[in-house]
Amino acid sequence: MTSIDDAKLESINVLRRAGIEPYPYTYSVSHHARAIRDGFSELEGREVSIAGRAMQMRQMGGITFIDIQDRTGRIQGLIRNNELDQKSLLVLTNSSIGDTLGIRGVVMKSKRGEISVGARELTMLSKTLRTLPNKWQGLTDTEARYRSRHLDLMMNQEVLKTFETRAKFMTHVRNTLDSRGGIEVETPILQDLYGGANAKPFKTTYHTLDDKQMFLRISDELYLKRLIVGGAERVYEVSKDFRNEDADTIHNPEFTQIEYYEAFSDYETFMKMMEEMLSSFALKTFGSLKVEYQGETIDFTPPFARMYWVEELKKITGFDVSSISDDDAVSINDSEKLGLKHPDRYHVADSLYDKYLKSKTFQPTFVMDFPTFMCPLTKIKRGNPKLAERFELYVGRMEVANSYSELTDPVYQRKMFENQEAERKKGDEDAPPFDEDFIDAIEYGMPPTAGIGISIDRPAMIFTNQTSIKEVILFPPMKTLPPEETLGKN
RNA sequence: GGGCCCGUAGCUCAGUCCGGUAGAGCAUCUGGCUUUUAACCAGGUGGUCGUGGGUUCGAUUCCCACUGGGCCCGCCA
Repeated sequence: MTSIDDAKLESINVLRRAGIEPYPYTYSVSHHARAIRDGFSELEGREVSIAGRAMQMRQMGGITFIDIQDRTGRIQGLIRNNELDQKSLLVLTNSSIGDTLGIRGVVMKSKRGEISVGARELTMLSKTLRTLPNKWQGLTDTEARYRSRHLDLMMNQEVLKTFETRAKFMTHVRNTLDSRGGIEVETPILQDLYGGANAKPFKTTYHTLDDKQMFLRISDELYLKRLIVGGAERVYEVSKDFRNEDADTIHNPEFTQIEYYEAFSDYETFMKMMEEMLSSFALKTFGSLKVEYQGETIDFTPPFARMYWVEELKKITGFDVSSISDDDAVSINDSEKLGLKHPDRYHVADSLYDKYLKSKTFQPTFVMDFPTFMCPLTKIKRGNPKLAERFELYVGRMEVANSYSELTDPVYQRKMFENQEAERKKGDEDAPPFDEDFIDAIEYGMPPTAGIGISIDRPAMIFTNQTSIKEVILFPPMKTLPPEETLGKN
């Protein structure tokens, strides 16, 4: 039943009896695999030490070939028994695929031309007790990969690359904001009141404050704006947000976005910023402004398209969603067969966009200007009071950023919160509660400000050519397995 | 919430249609082999067939329920 191998346990005993610790403290690594491959001409004949996991072994009697994998790739160790000391020989006879080994030796080529490290010394760095997945199919079962990410990483090295690219994107966004003078801050994840978005929160309690009801944040917007009121001028936060909703290929209940607020700017500023940020990342990472995604090409060459979606929708459907009432919404829900549970104007407008326009946003597209009733935190559009100055940036038909000219009028803001509160009482569970503290803050006066939330997960999908958000989240949430089946763990 | 597909050895899979209590490769163990790279050759170990129930003389196989996963649709930013 157990997949722990008795023979491997016995190897540990054999090594310890000979005074060799199978779980030592350190090892001095001089080169990674890729460095030896890339620098072979200079390194040939020189002594190096490498360390990594033994992924394959080919034993031929007096000679053994071991493929050592470190985070840069694999390199072959070439081990001749008659060139090893006693300790190394004992390590060799007690090693198996999956062990972490250190090899000190000379850079050389084998007779077949494979760049190798000709071993002088072999060191056990960590004896595995488990059996690795087989060497040619590897680990492919999606569930097993997500539940055992350690195995996934060792068997599928491109997974590490995916997360490296994700990290590079995050760094790139940070660099962009730092270069604009943004201060990186941290605001509460555990909040008394949630807001800044429409979503169901996770509820929790804080024991030492009389079991106070608290919420995991759905957004950090209202906190960052308090900092703008305070005079910070430019602030951003890498924000893990939590929304108590179903997961699918582009939604995860916890997700990462970077929110940035910039005083004295409006949403036009951020359209330029996003064009520059995404195009420079594509260029830096792929050497091109054109990125392959799922067999199609996304062109990040600025300027990005602008879709004035309310107008577009009017052309297609005849409805001006910026002027409809909730009663209109009910009849549109029927005539357009939207099938909404709560067919108010907010959800109907949103749903019409999804139905008719979302498919046209494969190339980077700013979806411009939303009806005011969809934007409780946004200034009205200059020249059209039915609209708000807000854009959502779509790439690959996914929303990757959401930005607006922030509402700074405290009296109007209070009215918008009151409207939301009314929606809430009508049964819209996603409408956030009234936040008197926030109103109090902006009553002191908030400068003109542009705000933006930049998704990390979805751009990571695009830049790593993935179709599921779970592929860019190291440990996606999974249901708990019944006690008996723990996927290879018993 | 609806539809489709899937769960058999550590991993990747066959077997299920047409019921007779399981098979391959890799890994692992034993032996052989001093330039292999999916090394090779010979032999061995390893499975309450996702869980529970039903039908049956007999169920991995048929039926029902449950459970976990994937994809699509719906809902949700």
